[in-house]
Order: sequence, then structure tokens, then C-alpha cells
Amino acid sequence: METRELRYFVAVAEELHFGRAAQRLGIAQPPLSRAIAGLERRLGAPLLERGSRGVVLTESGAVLLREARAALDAVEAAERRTRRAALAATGRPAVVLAAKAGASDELLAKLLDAYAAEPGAVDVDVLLCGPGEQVTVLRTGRADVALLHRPFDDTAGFDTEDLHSEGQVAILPAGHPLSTRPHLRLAEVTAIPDLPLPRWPRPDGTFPDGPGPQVRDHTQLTQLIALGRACAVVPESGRTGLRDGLTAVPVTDATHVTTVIAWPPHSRSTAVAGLVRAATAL
Amino acid sequence: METRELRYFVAVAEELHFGRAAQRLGIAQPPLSRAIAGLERRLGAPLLERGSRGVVLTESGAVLLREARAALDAVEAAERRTRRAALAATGRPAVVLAAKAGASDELLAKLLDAYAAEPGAVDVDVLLCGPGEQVTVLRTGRADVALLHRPFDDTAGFDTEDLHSEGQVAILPAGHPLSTRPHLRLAEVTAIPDLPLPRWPRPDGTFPDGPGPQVRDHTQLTQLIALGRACAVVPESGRTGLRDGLTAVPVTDATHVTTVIAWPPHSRSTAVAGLVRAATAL
DNA sequence: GGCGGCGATACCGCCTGGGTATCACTCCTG
DNA sequence: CAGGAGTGATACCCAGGCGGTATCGCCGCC
Repeated sequence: METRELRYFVAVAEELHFGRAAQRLGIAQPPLSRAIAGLERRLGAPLLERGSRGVVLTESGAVLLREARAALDAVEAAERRTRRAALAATGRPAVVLAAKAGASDELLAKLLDAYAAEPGAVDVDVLLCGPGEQVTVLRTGRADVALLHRPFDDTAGFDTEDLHSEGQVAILPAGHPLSTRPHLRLAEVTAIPDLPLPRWPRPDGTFPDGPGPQVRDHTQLTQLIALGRACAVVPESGRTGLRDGLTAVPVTDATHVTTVIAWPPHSRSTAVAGLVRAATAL
Repeated sequence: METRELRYFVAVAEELHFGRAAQRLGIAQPPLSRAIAGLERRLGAPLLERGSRGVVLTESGAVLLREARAALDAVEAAERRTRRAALAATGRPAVVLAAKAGASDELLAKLLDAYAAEPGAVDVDVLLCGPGEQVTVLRTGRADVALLHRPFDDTAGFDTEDLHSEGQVAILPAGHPLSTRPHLRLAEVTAIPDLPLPRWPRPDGTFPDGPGPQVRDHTQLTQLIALGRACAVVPESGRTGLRDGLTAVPVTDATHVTTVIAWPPHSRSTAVAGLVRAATAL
């Protein structure tokens, strides 16, 4: 199987429509039909059920979609990491660390300081990501190492070391009746009238259905809370540097959040190893 | 990057010789030279140093070799798993469990029994592997789940659950002076004159240099020990069903061996989940 | 029943991957 | 030192396959 075929299939499987998929791929629809048909023939597996109103994935198609995404990520990572290795060989070597924007600020600063103090430390490019993006950038080789947060991020497929565990707090508009309470239970927070929890985008950029405003980053979130249009439950470290007009109240029964440092399992980079060492020694 | 290019590069990087690589790939040498040159041009990275006596990998080339192998494994896994999904959809679904031949026999039997007793259990095809092969078959989709042994097998990149931990024993010919000892230290075993530890093949099939007979499987090993040509240090469970003429003596300071059940991190198979559940409940 | 939407098929042209022949270079070696 | 062997690069050609346009077959819906 060629990566071209996999890309074609993923496009069709995501669009569930040959025409749109072809458009997205920048080719005409007939070659796309042929390519998918060839794939099905060679695999001996039906991948799509063609109905008169678009297509749906078969069982095998769902398997291939998942596997193809992983394979394409691996190919993309191969390309990126090779390019970066070539750059590192000529110019100043660097390592890319992915972190969620607005999270673990303090930990991140300490980590960068500790690593920079190591002998042989190289430049660290910090790649700030939206929620959930770190896993993708790590898989596709745009980053060499990442700070993730269990259980929010899916650490499966990476090597990880736990760094820090913390409880969560509710962020409320200052002056809200509940903001004076010493602590809250999760059920109380989700049930606050007129202060719904926001909806975060899925990896594909779409939003789940339901109430609550759509939110893409930390700034939007704090702004919405300050405006009294939402509340949020975030790790304790998120209360540092809280803007005016917001209060944090511990949520006693929210799951603990563990910050972990994660890297691709077959990484041989000494820079990554150094960062991990510095992180675990914090 | 197309998988064809990656396969070409891996062949050259492994052979370190365009002619032999081309032969292995079943193509002529010139197209191979062109393909590699194109790859280097598009990546903007030198991959190989051409000397008059063959070629050597550059730094970037070593990175690409590692990444390309991973990517090709992922592509191969996509293909295999899709085919298997199609078969499962029509015929009798099954799950492939990889285990090291001659290891964890008892655990394996108990696991198969326990899983078979579960409601909704499917057929389990047991794929017996040579040492180190399980990791490969799991990565390339020839198996869905595997029993691995830390620290011998590299569990990086898989999800795992620990099942069992045990010490190691030295296997000696019956009648050997040391065979009556209640226990041994590792240094004593490695220093036995005329009974060297055997050499196991590397993943690519070649053997490391050094003393000791070359061994490919458990039968060869026990036979060589019975002949008084070698000794071995194996997990305790390897002493069950020991053939005549062999004795086992505990090695007190050998690292403990942990048997783990491992599966690809993004597996969604209910059969794999069932096996893992049955295994952890043992 | 006609029309619109969607995927499949037919057919064609060109790009590119693969083949053969040959070159350029570097070590050996007699 | 000349010649030959070995290795990768280059030149050139051919054809298979990929992508394009035109069109068909099928289904659902006004």
C-alpha cells in the first residue's frame, strides 16, 4: 500500500463523499473512485458501502481508517524528524517541546531552567498548543517531547514519566454566590444555572453538541467566565496568574490531573533524554 | 513520501550497497539511485555518504532509517489488520496472541482457559515466536496481542499490563559440579569454564560476535545444555517440564523477569480487551 | 416522469518509474 | 603505472499507471 492510497482513503472516509474528498485532495473524482476500488480489491475487503446518498464505512473500513491515520502520522513524523536532523547537523541543534497553552506554566519554566543548566543542553523551542493538539504534534514529529495531562490527553503509544499530580478548581466570576465557598463538589459546579461548562473543539476542529459556549483557547475561556457566561473546572496550577474578576474554588471530588512528560517510544535523541532527566529530577 | 521510497531507502540503508539493495528489491540499480537522490533532494537532507567502497549512513540517514522502519511497520499493520477485519466480518472472528515459544507455558494455558470461559470469547490463534519476534509481529499487525517479558522485550510503544514477576534460574547439565548448589550468583554462572552462555540472533537474523554457541530456539538450547556445551539463565517458569539431564539452580542476583500482556495502543478490539481482562484477573 | 446528485465507467494523454547501456571515479594489483 | 574490477551516477528509452474529461447508470425526490 502506498501512502497516496492511504491519504485518499482517509479523505473519503472522513468526508463520506467521493466528490468532496476529491476536491479536498485536489484531484478529480474518477481517479479517486478507481483508487479506492483498487484498494478494496487488493485488500479483499469492502471498505465503503455506497448508497445513493453518499457512503458509509464498513467494519473493515473503520479499522483501516484508524490504522491509516496512525501510519500516515508515522510517515509524516519520519519526514519531519529527518529534516530536523539535517538542520541540527548543520546549524544549531534544537529540541521542540510541546505544551498546552496556559497550563503548567510554572512547571514549564522550572523545567526549562533546569534543563538549560545541564551540560550539553541544546536550544528548546516551546510549541504552545491548543487543547489536545500536543498528542498530534508529537505523533507527527512536529515536536520531540511534550507535557501532557492525564486523563485529558491520551498518552497511549508514548513513553511517559509522571511529573506532578494536582486537584482541580472551579473558576467562577468574582462575586458569584458560590465563589465564597471554601470548596465545591463537581455536581454543584455542573448544575450552576446560567454558567454552563464550555465546549472544547474535538481534534478535527468541530465542536460537540450541547449547551455551553464554544471555546478554543484559554484567553477565550477566562474572558467568557469574567463576562459571567461560563464557568470551568481546571487544574489547580491554572489559578496562578488569574486575571481580575475571577475566583478559584477547589472541587473536592474532581479527578486528579497528572502532568506527564511524554516522548515517542523509539526516540534516541540525547536532548529528549536530557529534558526527561531534568523533568523527573525537579 | 511514498512507502515505496521508504522501502527503497531502508533496503539501501541496511545493505549499505546500491547494487545489493536493488537486487533485494527486485529492481535495477539506476532507478534506485534516482529514487534515493530524489528523496535526499526533497528532504533537503543528505542521507548517505557515497564512498568508492559502498556507502555509510549520515546522521539524518540514521534518523530516517529508524523512523522509516516504524512507518513501514505501521503501514503493514494497517494492511494486515484490515484484511483480518474483513475475514472476521464474514467468517469466524479470531484474535492472534503472540507468545515466546517455550516460555510462560503455564501462564498461557491458564490465560486461554480463563478467556475461553468469558461470554463472547472468540477463537484465539496462538502464534509462537522465536525470541524477540513478538514485538515485531505485534507492530506489523500479524498479532493483535502478545505476552512479552521485561526487560528482554522492548515494550515501548505498546500498552501493557503486568501479569507475573519471577526470578531466574541457571540451567545446567545434570551432574555438573555447580548443579548441587542451593543457589548461584550471576557472576558464577557467566564464569563457568567450558559452559558459555549461548548467543541469540538479533532481530535481523545475524548473531552477535563472541564466544558461545549460536542458538535459535528453546529446543536447540536445551539440547546444547544436555550435551554439556552451554548453560543458560532463564526465568523460573522455564524449569517446568525440564528434560532429563538438566538441572535448574536459582540465580539470586539475576534481574527479575516480568511477564506482561501487550497490545497496540489504539486497539479497539473487544477480543483484545477480553484477553487483557482475563489475563489481569488471573 | 423528469431532474438533480452521486459514484462508476470509458477513454485518452502524459508523467514517472523502471529498464539497458554507458560513464566517471576509485582502489587494488600485477 | 597501467589496467581491471567494483561502485554509484548519468543518458536515454519505453510503458504502465495516474489523472483528466466526458458520459453513463442508478437512486431519490419534487
